[in-house]
Amino acid sequence: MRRIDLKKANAARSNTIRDINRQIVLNYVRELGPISRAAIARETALQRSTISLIVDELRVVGLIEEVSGESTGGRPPSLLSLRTVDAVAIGVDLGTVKTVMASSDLAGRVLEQEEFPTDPDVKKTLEKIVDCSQRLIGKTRGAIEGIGISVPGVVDPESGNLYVPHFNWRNAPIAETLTQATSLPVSMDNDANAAALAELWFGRPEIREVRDFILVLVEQGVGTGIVFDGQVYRGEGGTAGEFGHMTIGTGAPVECAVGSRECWEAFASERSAVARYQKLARSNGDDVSFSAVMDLALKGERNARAALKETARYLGIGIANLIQGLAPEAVIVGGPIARVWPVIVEDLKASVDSSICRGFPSTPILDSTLGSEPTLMGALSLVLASKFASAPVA
Amino acid sequence: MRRIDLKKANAARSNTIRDINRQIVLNYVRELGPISRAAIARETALQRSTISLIVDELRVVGLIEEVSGESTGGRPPSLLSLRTVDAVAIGVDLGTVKTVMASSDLAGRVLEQEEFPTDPDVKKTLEKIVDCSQRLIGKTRGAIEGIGISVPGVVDPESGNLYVPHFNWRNAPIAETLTQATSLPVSMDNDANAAALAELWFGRPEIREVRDFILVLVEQGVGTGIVFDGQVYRGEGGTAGEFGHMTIGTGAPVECAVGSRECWEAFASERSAVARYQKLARSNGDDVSFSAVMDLALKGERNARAALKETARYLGIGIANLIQGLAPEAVIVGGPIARVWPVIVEDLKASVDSSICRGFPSTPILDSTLGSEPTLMGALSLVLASKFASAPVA
DNA sequence: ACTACTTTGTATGACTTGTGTACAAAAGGG
DNA sequence: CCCTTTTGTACACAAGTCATACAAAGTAGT
Repeated sequence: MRRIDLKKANAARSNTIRDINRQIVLNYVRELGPISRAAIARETALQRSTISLIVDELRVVGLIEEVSGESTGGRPPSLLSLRTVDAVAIGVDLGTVKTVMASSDLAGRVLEQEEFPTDPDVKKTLEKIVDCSQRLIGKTRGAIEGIGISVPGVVDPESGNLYVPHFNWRNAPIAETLTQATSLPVSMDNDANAAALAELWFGRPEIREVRDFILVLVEQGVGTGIVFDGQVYRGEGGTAGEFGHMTIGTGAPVECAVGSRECWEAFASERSAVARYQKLARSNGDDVSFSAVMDLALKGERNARAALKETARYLGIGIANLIQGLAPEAVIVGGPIARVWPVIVEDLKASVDSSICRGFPSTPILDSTLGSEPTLMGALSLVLASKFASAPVA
Repeated sequence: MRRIDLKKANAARSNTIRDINRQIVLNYVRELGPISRAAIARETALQRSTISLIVDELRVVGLIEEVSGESTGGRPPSLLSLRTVDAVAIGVDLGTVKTVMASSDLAGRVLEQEEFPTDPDVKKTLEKIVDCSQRLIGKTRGAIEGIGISVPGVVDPESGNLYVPHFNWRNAPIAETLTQATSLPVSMDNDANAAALAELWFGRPEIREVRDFILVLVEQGVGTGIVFDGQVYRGEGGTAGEFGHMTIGTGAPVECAVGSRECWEAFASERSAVARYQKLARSNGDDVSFSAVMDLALKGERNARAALKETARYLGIGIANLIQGLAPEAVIVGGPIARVWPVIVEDLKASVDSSICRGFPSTPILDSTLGSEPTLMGALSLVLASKFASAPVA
């Protein structure tokens, strides 16, 4: 029951049919590969001859390759899989503390990785990114086809407008400069959206089946990436997912990025957990990093555990609101906090259950399936997903 | 960047191309008609000959018809428009107080309308619906092709499971019975979702351009219909849009359907407004209807106006949360309350502005474009939209 | 009234793509 | 060594759009 957007709709031509089927075949290879032509034909109900023609096209452009397979009683199949000998993408995970960059192959496997502290001066950080990009391009075999950047701020995908509250960067020409320096296409998005994209395309199989989910990214702030119908929802001006500014109470331990003590992120971000720990441990003087608090908690230190558990409780209140309103098939919690998942999971789930108004179907709440750095994978996904995404039709 | 759903994906055949283009042409006629074949060819960049072939198909199945047009300097065009001489759909707006039923043509124009009080006993209400359906089928010219039902509760579009909290109806076989009695396909959905569908397909032109919006339906409770990418989002089990149970404060004037005094709908529903009025007017004894409160307010009665304005303030708090999290292009407020829109609009907008955390783009907040009964139009839309919706591809 | 021009709608062969059938290739099993 | 099974390819046919030509039906100028 989707309404056709007449302004953007493209009528189907003879080659549209091949465009559609090429993407379908490519995705079968990506998700079920190594797989034979005959198996794809059975799954898609296309003829084997048709699959052969499409496979030839995909091999010519270097997206897939053949390996030999074992016979199952007849002629042995030649199995198809993604061609992963070359690097094709560079990802830039621009964080508030450090910036991580990596190159990856088509399947999203990281080949080379570097990192450096993020400089509050945009120009200096941008210089480092350009340098590192060129190093990565030189170091890796294969032609890089694009650069993806994940940033902790708001990005308008249409206009390219950018706002990073933590450094107060506004409309810095990051993408433009990088494009000029490398002559590669650059795409940039909010870190939570990018992480959601990564979970959608490269997450654990149990998540990849899910087409409607919410990723809650806990870092300096709290961001959400909303996936609806297998698509990241960006909203007007790319500002969707700012549920971090949802009011959920009063008297938070820290202020949110805008100075409120009522927002969800003022209750549930890394900064709030650190503040809780400092209050409990009375270590008000010295700066403690969130990473250090997690280390302490994993060693069993009581105050650190209590601070994390309390933070989890507030995470749960916000998650409950999202579950009630959006009924996702799953909620994923990502970011560094995923490292202490066993410490917080019980309190978090209990908080969600008690905050939900009535017997809503219980929604699975999982830790990120991409380790503690889903945003780097997100940056890479910005490039990789575009090669596999379905062509927009009608 | 949509991820292909391999389980549901259908590979494209030769006729897929025609299927796509047929829907595009039909929607041009629907939205821009009366329009000539040549004009559609210019818009779609398809050849005039191709459009002619498609138009022939659409005329044979009775979806469009020809009228003569004026020359603009050359051969006069034969204009195409939707065929609206026949009734094609029946809509059932099952409300907590009354049930309104109507038949409509392809363009959504109501032809015949009836209404009766809703009986708390499902069976009796169902009998009335069956009777009325048969009357409407007999009364109207043309073959009815389906029946749409809008209900104030949760409907799972997959399993058909139903729950109407106001009458405590659970899994009543409404759709099945009606299908058997009329041998017509029956589709049912939540009232807010149906109303959102109606705004999407049959709303004012300024809303029809919008592909991401939220409809807030204020009635006995508060429901939301969420439209993403020109599609109503239903969520897992059809339970999305229950933002009415979002916690926004404490000490609401009434309890929500589940007994909480913290939910949005306990602050912003019709019942809450009536309770506020009764408290202000100290008329605790007699039952006052929301309709009566609105009448008083329109006459200028002070307590009624104050009760509605206070309700609008809480409506605004919830709407602000939705705007921050989902960044819709517009928010539409629908339901009977649209009748007093001039009374409440200022307080509502002021409340939204003050609740929003920072300089988010200001989102238009509009009253329903479908009068005071958007849910009847929603029920009809359940049938009509399926005829115009784009065929799911890839 | 006649001609030139414009615009609309239709007819026809060429091109792309998937289908269905036939066939070759390459293994296992008795 | 022959039969069966499975895989991959080749070729005539059907469906659909494109490009072009052409017919139809007006307006505008002389």
